[in-house]
Amino acid sequence: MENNIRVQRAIKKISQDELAIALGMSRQAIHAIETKKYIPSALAALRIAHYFGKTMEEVFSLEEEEKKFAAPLS
Amino acid sequence: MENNIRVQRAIKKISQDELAIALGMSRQAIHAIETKKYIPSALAALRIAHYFGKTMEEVFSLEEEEKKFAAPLS
DNA sequence: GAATATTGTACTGTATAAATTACATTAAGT
DNA sequence: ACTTAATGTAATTTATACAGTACAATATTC
Repeated sequence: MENNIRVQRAIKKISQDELAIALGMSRQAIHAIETKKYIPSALAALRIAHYFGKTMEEVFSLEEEEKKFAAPLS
Repeated sequence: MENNIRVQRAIKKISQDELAIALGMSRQAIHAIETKKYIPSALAALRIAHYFGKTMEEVFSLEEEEKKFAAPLS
């Protein structure tokens, strides 16, 4: 899972700490998600994306290796 | 987190088992996510949505109570 | 209504998301 | 250079996502 949380934060000029507080989660969780230390829950990911007024796909995307189980052709 | 996986499955006429196999996960996981027994990881959720050719938001959505940490007005 | 497919449920085990606390490093501002 | 804010990192703990196995309860089809 890739993400551009850092870019979104930069646009909004908000720190990891401020984002964490705004979303009711820990700064370390934001940091870990942002640096891809781990994959967030769908709830955390949706909240992060919506905080920035973006869709999930605008903030998070699958890496190539994670696309091995893709949509069927038909 | 709400979801309409069951509807998407019905449209594609695919069983929990078939979906699970197609996505490389267990049928119980599909069942648990579908019946909101637990919230999936962002990776699992994205894969499920994309399997149906849908965006994350078209398949998963926040419940009212989960929107307390929403996007700021500005 | 019997056979089969599908879904629900329960249990155990493992991996990991996330909180908490604490401290170290880097960046920014004065 | 000093101070303060921001970020990185590490350790511990708790909660939970998910796999695996097994079996029960519904649907579906013949």
